[in-house]
Amino acid sequence: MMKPENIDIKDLEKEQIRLSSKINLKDKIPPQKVKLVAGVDVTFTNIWTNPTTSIACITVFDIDTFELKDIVYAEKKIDFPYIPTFLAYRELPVILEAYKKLKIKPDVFLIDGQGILHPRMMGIASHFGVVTDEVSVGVAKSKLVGNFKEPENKKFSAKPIYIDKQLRGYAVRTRKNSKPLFISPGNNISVDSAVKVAIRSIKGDYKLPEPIRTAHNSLQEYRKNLLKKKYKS
DNA sequence: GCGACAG
DNA sequence: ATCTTGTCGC
Repeated sequence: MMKPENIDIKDLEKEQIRLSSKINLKDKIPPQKVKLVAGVDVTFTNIWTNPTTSIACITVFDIDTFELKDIVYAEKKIDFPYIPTFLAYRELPVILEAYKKLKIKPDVFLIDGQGILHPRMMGIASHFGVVTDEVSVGVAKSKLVGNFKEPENKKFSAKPIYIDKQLRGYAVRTRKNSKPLFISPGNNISVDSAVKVAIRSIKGDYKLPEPIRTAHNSLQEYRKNLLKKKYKS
């Protein structure tokens, strides 16, 4: 997809660098005290067109009982294409709309994408965390930047990922025979705690943390019903 | 110049 | 990120 001429990448890079100075990599809450964990995911009615309609879902789980405590959705027309390292400019607007609808305040937000495992430390999880000042963690299904050694093929094997000699996150195999997840802090949390919280949010033998898994599944249903409704009218 | 590149 | 069925490895 061509990037429109009216998007000034240099300006967006400057904004990312400015926002990155606000990232806090210290724990705002001890990982053992975390109880309410949110999962954030986004989909689109049509990924091949611009503009398109973005849809966000945020779930909130009690991580001790894996009970769903809250679930909210939001829809928003978006006119920004997917450009690697600028994902937040496409997906954050609709996420913030869903965020406003939450009735309870989660301790941590797990977001589908990178945190500081990003060239300018501003993956979508960090961007969300800085803008809202919430505790956030990036949970990505594939790599954006950084090199890592392949974790052994057993549940919860992990390898550190360094960028510029700095520990930025971990490649974590959350399931045997599954590709690792790329976990990094978004904001207001340390690298180690980010991994601890994400792992503690995994139910049974699923690959993804339950809040994200449920948000993703719920979005599939929501989108299907939305397209059905649009087709009728 | 070439390849890599979250969702 | 969407669409889709069977199939393979625990």
